[in-house]
Amino acid sequence: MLAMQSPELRTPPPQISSDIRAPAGTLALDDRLAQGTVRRLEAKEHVFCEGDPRIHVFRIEDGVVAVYKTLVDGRRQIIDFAYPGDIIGLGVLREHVLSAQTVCKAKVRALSVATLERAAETDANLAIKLYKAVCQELSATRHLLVTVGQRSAVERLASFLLTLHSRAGEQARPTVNLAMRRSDIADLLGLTIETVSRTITKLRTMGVIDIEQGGTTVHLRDIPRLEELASG
Amino acid sequence: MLAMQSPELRTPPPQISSDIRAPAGTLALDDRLAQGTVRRLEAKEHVFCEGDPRIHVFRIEDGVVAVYKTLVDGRRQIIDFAYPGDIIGLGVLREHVLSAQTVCKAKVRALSVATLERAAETDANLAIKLYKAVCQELSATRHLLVTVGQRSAVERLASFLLTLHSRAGEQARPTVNLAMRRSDIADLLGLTIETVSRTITKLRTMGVIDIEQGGTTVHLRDIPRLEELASG
DNA sequence: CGAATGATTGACCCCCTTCAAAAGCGGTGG
DNA sequence: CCACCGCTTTTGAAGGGGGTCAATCATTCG
Repeated sequence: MLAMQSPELRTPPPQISSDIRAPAGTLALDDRLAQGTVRRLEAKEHVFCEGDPRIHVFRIEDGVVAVYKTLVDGRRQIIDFAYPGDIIGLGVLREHVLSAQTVCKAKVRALSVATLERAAETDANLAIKLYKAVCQELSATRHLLVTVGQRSAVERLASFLLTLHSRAGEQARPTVNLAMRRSDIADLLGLTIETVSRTITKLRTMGVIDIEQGGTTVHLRDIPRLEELASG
Repeated sequence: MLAMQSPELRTPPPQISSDIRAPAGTLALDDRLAQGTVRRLEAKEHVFCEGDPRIHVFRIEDGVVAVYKTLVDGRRQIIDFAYPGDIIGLGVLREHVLSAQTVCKAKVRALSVATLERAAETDANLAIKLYKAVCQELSATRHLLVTVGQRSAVERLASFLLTLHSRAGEQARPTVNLAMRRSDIADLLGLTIETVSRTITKLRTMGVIDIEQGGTTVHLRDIPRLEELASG
């Protein structure tokens, strides 16, 4: 226990709340979001923080954003990594209950919550898109919960790499780009950086993955084996 | 690792999918659900199983239902305990991705998914109720994820007891009824039955809780202390 | 009462954490 | 170009929290 990594870089307070992911094909939502303005963010900048008024939701246009919750003593649980196309900040409360911070340089598009909510009140189609988006997010969160609650370190890493592979585009090539630091992976999986590092090394030794240049690019050499290791 | 408790009692296949919780005040939803038929279930009966066609959603009328996911090797992660008023089985897929099993005798009301979806297509108000219900569920799942990913056994149990106290009615009296077995608590919190048992004993020894008759009724003797122990 | 199921308690062990140090990896400037 | 600095990752050694195995106790039900 105690993964404790610093949130750092408390940047100007952008907005919007809880969060959700948009599945492919949410045209109505996409249309609405196309109207928002785009913000360019440096690595480790905050998109929004817990407690901020929820004024916008954001669609990731480029880069990766970590959505997380911190405990009073600094321990941090990353809830999700949001990739291009994903939407963060959805919810029902007036304030954000989570924080969101870029993992690397990123672009996000902001859409007014007030506008979105007003539109959804009369547009059942839009409301359903929102509903499905949250269902998607819920499904992903449950998957992570199962991983963190039941799996060993090797299983967690295997599961994480496979999830990243299917989420972050590039399904064609068996390659995954680890834009995030080890500390981010650790805080997602409920492990420590040391255990993450050791476990990645172990997977490399076992021959299921290969690491490239500074450990940011991972080649999945044996995906079936990786799926076995993830155990379900 | 390896909590592994048997799902048991594979009962006649009722229906409906993913799942969600209804916040107080979802009148449209409540109205619709009032039309469904009520099923009476014994303890440990299944409401639905992973893979079942998603034909109904269920509102808990009485009792407690465990919503869970099992891994191939039998390990089990309980995602949520559903209490009266909660709705389970919401989702976007045609099949259930989770299983739901009663923890004790229970009554659930079934509502047709087809009917609900058709109604939501034209009724923006209903669609929004669904949206808010899933947001609520998402929020609860995230809270559990933080608990399982970051907290120690004592912190998990303290958090669990407090959550139960605020969820399962009875906020007036500092009393919690543990309708579920130790194995259910263990599979919710990512611990083993032995650790759950030992930790409850420890909390009792510390004087923060009291146990009654067969360990099913828990008195929260020092709630502020319990909140400290839950650490956030 | 005896069988079955669940809860508690004990003893031991292992996986992961903790603490610590070394090694990479960029960037910057002399 | 390379030395130096900050940050991250890797690796090592030691310890602990919770898991595993197993026995005892409690409760329920036939």
